[in-house]
Amino acid sequence: MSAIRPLRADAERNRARILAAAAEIFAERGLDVSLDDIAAHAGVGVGTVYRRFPDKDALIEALFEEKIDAVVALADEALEIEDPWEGFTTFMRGMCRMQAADRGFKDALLARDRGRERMAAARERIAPRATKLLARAQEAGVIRSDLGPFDVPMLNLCVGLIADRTRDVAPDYWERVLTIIIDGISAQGPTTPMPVETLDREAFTEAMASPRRRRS
Amino acid sequence: MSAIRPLRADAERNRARILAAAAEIFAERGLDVSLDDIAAHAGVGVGTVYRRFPDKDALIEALFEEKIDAVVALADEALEIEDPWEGFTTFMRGMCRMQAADRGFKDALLARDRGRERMAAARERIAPRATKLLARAQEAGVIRSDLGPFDVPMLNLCVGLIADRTRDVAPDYWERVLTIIIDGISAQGPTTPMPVETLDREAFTEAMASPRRRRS
DNA sequence: CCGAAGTGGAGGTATGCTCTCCTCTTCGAC
DNA sequence: GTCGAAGAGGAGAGCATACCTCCACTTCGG
Repeated sequence: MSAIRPLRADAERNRARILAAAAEIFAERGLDVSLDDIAAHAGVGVGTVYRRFPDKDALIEALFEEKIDAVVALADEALEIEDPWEGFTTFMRGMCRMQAADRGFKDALLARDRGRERMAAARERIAPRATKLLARAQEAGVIRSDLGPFDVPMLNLCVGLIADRTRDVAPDYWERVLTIIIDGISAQGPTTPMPVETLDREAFTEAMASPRRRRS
Repeated sequence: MSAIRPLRADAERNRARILAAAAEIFAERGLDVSLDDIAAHAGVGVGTVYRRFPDKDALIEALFEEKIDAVVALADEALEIEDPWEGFTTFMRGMCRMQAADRGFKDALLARDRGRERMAAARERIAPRATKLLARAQEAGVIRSDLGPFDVPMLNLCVGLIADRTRDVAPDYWERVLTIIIDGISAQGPTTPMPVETLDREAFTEAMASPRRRRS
């Protein structure tokens, strides 16, 4: 069944409106908004949304695949910058900017459940590039050598949180926090020795997934 | 009415068990746990909890007043340390440690609604001391001068988030992030100029309160 | 020994979500 | 134009998850 028979013109138009509304609302308010909200914003009924996308996750998937591509592209661009410090900070800054601009994107990277697969796929593409950016900068001696690859996304998380909290009142404020963090990972000044070990892969994965509600 | 007639022995015992259970569960899982959970953990029925505390907020209040006292005490101790750098970092580290050890405490500082009053009262006691700690360190030239008083709790927030996410898999991991942040606010090495202004009081207050769910 | 204090936990009430169902509307091929 | 199929809408079913109440029963202690 179902060769990809083209949609009727009105259906195609509505599909586009749904995607546009979803992109806007997800970006502004994260993935926790209801589909009713999105449908209302798109000017269609919920039924129409569910006719086009089997469930909420499919809608998210349709929107965020290309976001991941953008991250990969960002990493590749950063790798082409010759100066290792510039390369790394460009990547870091770009990641933070994306998360600050799109709260839904940030949520998608952290979600549990089906988001976990999405996340795993994304990480598989991003991690090698990020690791290379970090290693290059560390070999050049511009980033503290005790920083682990899994520390980087944790620092990203920090900036993302601040961006969420200040988005409405000071949309660029996150850049201050990022500035402090970047100065903190630089090897230019003196660095305080790390008091504890970094995360291993398993601990990191667990930490990135949203905390599961514990029963009892 | 109601001179504080002493409770019956069993009632007093249950009250203590409720407080103990609440302290433990709030610390571990934050304020979002249900009173049913706490009652079960205390080995009593929910009805018993509500007989002793008019509502959930009263229970929280009973537990966290003394926590605020502890923060104030921490700040006062830090102010007695002669070295301004030691003083400030002791305070900062202590705050982070408290938040890492007690998720409920962290939530209580951020909650909206009635928590807002609690927060306001807490901040009124803490802010002057924290500001003094920061100013002293900045005058001594050991902390970057472009750091504002409202930046400090934002950085605390970062560490609190990381502590939440890694509590189960690496309970001390937050110390790495704090180390980076402390190095980032130090004036020992070169500092990148801040790209944007800090928050004003109003923006800060709004940012600290949990984001309100927007309607429509 | 018995009245008052205390207890437990099922369930009332509220909220807010995802997704279904079915009637009515609109498109567009012929 | 016609008409069958595709699409649209949105009330509401179903589910989950809280807070808090109510009242028949139990326990304390004077």
